[in-house]
Amino acid sequence: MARWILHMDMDAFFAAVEQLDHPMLRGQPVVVGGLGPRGVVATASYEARAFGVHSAMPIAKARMLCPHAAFVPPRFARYEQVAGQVWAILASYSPLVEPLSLDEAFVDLTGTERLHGPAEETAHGLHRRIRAETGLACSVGLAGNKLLAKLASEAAKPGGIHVVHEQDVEGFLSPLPVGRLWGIGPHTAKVLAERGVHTGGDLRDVDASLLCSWFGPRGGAHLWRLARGLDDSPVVPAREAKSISQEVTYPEDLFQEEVIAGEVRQLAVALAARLVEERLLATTVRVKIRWADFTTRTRQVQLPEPTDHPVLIADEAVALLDRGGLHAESGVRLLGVGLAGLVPATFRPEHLFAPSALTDALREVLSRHGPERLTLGFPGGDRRPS
DNA sequence: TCTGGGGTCCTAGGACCC
DNA sequence: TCTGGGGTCCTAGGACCC
Repeated sequence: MARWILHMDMDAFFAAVEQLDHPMLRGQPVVVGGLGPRGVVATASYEARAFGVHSAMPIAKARMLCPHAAFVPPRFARYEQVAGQVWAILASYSPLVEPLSLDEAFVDLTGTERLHGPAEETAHGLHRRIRAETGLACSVGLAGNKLLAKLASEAAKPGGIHVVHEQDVEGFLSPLPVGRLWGIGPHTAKVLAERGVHTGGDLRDVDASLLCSWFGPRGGAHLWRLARGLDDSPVVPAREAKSISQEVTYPEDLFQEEVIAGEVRQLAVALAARLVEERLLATTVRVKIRWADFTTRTRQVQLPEPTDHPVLIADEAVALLDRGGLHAESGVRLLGVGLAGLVPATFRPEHLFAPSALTDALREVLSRHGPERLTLGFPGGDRRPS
């Protein structure tokens, strides 16, 4: 059966929420991002984009391009609250809603016609309701699969609705630069450009066998389908997280090994707290280090048993730093800790730390004070990034 | 103007086992 | 005597997304 998939993308979401909450900012260039010396732009309002400011740009450059913009730090708790309103609206049209991030989601409208009318009318109604109930603009794409719906919402920006019918697919994809296709990033776009492939139409003209010789059997097959707008992946609500991580870029490079170890412990404990909060255990511990010259290394280890024990996790993370020569050969600009192999805490191996007193204490502290207040007594562990 | 933080998925190579 | 090939698990790195 033919499907109708809708993709909803909030326009300049973080910046739009700031303009909603602070009327003074409406109609003005707004840049949301980390304000430190190494911050980057998370979202720029359309007024700021007119000056060339865009996501992932260093804040320092944004300040040069648009010095009179309002530069504001992100308020994620507030954005989550607004996103919750939006999800509720989407959920009223279909049980199959798949959030991709805080500000965009797929909705499977297949088979909802009897309840809500034709998909195209539903798209208009949903678009209107989001505007009316949140005060924020969104863009909506509607097509026969996720890939095309996503590209359609891109084409609808800002604030519009774009429908791609089956007979229009080729005409829709042909003129698009390949880098705009979902899944083709800067690297793949460059490789394609070197071979004379610049647009969706160019890509469609390349033989499957040639694509496979360039990108391997899987990569080639994926690009071949991409060029034809083929995608049968389902809309999957509420995926379980497979890993969690926390990393910090420091305003100034770190040099002292005790300080570095202390920071890694701090990150590890914060993650252990998240495990406890979400009642999960982890079996893999990872550390990440990035030196001043931006070279980046990761090390990981499997634990013999899944755990949420903060001291155990912190010890493993620090041990990983020591292994494989991850020492401060020059300044360290970023440290990260990650946990994977997540399983529900109900799988806790009984013979190990039988629901430990520490975990109970941690849960107690978290429920009373939240994770911000959590610091264990490690040497140097009370230093927090400023 | 040096380049965030949170994720997912894929690949390649080595260890290990049969 | 020193050689095969498949399967699986693990690690490190990288592409990509928002």
